[in-house]
Amino acid sequence: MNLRDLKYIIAVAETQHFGHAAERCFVSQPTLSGQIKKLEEELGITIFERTNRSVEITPIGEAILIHARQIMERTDVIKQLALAHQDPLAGPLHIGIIPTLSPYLMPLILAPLKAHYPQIKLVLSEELSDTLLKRLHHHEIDVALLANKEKEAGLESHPLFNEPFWLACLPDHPLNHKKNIKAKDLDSIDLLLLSEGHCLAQQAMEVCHIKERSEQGDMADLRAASLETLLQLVEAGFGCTLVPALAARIASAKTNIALRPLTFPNAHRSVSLAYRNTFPRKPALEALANVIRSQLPVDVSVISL
Amino acid sequence: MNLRDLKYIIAVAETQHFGHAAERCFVSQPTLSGQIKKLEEELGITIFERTNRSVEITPIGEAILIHARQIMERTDVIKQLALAHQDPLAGPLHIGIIPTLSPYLMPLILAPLKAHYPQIKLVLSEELSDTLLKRLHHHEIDVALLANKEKEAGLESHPLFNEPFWLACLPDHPLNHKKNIKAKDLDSIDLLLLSEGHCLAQQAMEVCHIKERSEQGDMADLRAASLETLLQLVEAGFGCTLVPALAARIASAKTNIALRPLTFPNAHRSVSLAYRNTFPRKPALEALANVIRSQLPVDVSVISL
DNA sequence: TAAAAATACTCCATAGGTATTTTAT
DNA sequence: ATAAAATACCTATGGAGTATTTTTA
Repeated sequence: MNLRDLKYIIAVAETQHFGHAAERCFVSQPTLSGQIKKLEEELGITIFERTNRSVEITPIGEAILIHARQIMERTDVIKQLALAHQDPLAGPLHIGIIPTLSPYLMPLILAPLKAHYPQIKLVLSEELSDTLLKRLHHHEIDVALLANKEKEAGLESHPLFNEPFWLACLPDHPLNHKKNIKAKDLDSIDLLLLSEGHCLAQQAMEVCHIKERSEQGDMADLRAASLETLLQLVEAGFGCTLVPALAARIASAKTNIALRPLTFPNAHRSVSLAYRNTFPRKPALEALANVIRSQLPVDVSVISL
Repeated sequence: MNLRDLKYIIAVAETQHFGHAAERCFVSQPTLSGQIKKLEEELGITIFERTNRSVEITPIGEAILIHARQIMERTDVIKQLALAHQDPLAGPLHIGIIPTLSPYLMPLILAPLKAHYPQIKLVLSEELSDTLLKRLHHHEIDVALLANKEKEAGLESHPLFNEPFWLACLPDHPLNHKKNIKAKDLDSIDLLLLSEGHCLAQQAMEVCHIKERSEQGDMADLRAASLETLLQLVEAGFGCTLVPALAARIASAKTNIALRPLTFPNAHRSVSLAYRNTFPRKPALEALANVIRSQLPVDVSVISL
């Protein structure tokens, strides 16, 4: 049996004429006759009772026809589904994004993305880098927005921009009065960190040349679960911290703490899109990347490829 | 697209492994890979996202898979239907039978038919010969039990038996006292007939050498709609009539009229099975014919082929 | 006699095979 | 290094064609 055969019997049933059915199927009459005969032999039944003046479907043929029609309808559904998904922007794009980026980047890009690609549907997840990478591998998300991630087996990544760090401290902190904050100034300051798992914690330690915070004892247990909490701790006088530029833009307006840009080399993290190298809808990622690049504020440097 | 292709994608989706899927489908891995690739190209989408360590179905692939499974289920249904109907006795046999035969023949054969072929289902129609022939041509019935029918275009017929006629008259009728009723004795008797359309009416006229009853006037309008009515008319003294043997057997026990067998040549009608020569379930007709022949009483002569 | 299905045959597209390569872990 | 999918290339089945025959109304 065969989809072609089913198309043939439907055509014969509807035209009651092998020649006309063959025409409708764009094949010759002997071809169609031969296939139907073969199908009847394969099934061991007679589907059409025919003379050279009449073609009539048998009761068992009628029963089969019902299913044949259903089958052909479903093949059409498959073709329609496929057609609708030939556009890589069709179907929801599952995006994972780290918590230190999501609340500050997503508001910038959602509206322009909608404007440029009205048909795109997003499903967002906000999770730690490791979780996002696992979910990428498990096909639970299609793309992850991560910071400072090395290339990983099975994944490709696409650099988006460098996001400078800003120092967040109390307004009366000595560093707030320095004209130019240098790399050395940050060595062994009282740095407050996000909790384990946030890549920003590791990145801040690296910029401040701190090796293993947990081994130092006392402060090791004071870790904030979010950037918002971290800034509250700074405001309460527990120490300083580093804040990525996109978050700093928002925080500067909402808090009473001083925020100073760090301009020396390596005082930034690089944000990239990561995705499985087998992911079939790369044009959708390209679209996403372009919108992100176009919406960045001036103090965040786009990485050109 | 192709039923084979759908089988392949179902196998890959279930095994998550091209090699195992190929094995399950009894083809080589390159064959299966090639077909799936072709299908993906034809549909313009990616069904499986694959590395050499993992195979994962895409969301659109998942959507297609649902329909593919439904399609494969329906092809199984078609095969099952066909298998169940490979027995020619499967499915109802639609039998048409003339009214002068039905009430007397059917009781003889129904039980034995059920005994020999328990699976057979019958659908009976009792109608005049012309109607039965039309319904045969229209595929509304599969076989007709008729009397004295010539071969007709598109139909085959299968002689079953010769059914002698009996003379039905009042007990005091002169012919009831004759030892041997001869052909000539029936010339111009007061013959009562069934209504127009009953083949028995024509047959009786022929046996009695009556050409065109309707031209004779007076008696022409007195026609009975059934054999039962006809016998009532005889009993009421309106005339004689000819009764076929199977009916005579029953009538002789139920009425007060004399019934005398006619033994001279041509004093019988021949009953046959008629069916479209394209009818595909001839073995079922053979079975029916055999049961009928085996159940006939001794005074009805089976026609051997 | 004419119309239609069946048959006979030839051809070629493609599903399928084996051997090998590529790729990613 | 290994496992698995992809590629290359060959083979052969079977679907499609044309020409013709058979059938039957």
